Amino acid sequence: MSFSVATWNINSVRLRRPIVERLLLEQAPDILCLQEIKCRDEEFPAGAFAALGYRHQAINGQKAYHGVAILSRFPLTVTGKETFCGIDEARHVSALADVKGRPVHIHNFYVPAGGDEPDPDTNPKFRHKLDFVAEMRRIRAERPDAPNLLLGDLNIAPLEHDVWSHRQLLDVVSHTPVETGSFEAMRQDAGWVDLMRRHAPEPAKLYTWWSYRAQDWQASNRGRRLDHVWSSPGFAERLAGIEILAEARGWEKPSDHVPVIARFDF
DNA sequence: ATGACGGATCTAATCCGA
Repeated sequence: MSFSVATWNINSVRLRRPIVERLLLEQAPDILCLQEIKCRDEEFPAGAFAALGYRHQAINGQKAYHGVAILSRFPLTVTGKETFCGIDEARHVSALADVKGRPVHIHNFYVPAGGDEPDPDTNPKFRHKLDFVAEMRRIRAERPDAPNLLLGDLNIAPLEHDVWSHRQLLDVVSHTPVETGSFEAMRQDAGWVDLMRRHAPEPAKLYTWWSYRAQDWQASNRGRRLDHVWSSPGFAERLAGIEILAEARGWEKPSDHVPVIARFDF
């Protein structure tokens, strides 16, 4: 049996509902994790996605900022809407999916961006980001009842070949050594496997985000891998393929992030 | 190379993203 799951920072789900529908129609992932929906729960276009077969939805929204949601063809039981650093922002939702009788547990995350200045003593947003990542260590990969997945916009490009220029981005928030070191240590301590790199090891360049500010994102190709798909070690063995849908960066009224789609055989 | 962009909001100028 095959099963697919995708993640996409949509940068306003109401504005970009048409391209979410396009992804669902063209790629038909079984489950789609969205970040930055930027709306309250009751403003989420639930009916439009249900009409395409995604009747099961776990939404953790808030007004204007952040917000995450899981769309699923299979039944979902919400298992958590957790807060981190004692700050009440909608940056996490988790659910247990019933995939034809087989349970799969999913964490959907939107990690804080961290502001401009990579100094936790002068920039509270950067301090928040570092604290948030450290606290993610409590989300463990191993789970007694189901294979576990962690997906989302984690806002850190951890490896040298996750950015267009390692040297030029060492002082840029998302790729500073304090972030990348803490991020990889957290991932390994909690037991997660980086599925994108399992499928395409370095030195392959992998990007999931291209700035809106480039005149031609494709020509300059100054991307970063900010979006991630992690699994528990046992489930990593079931990975059949993983794709970065870079073409979506060129769709009408695009997000600055593109979808990542993982497929499993189990 | 921190921007030349693009969201949301008390629709006007401000905050935010990365």
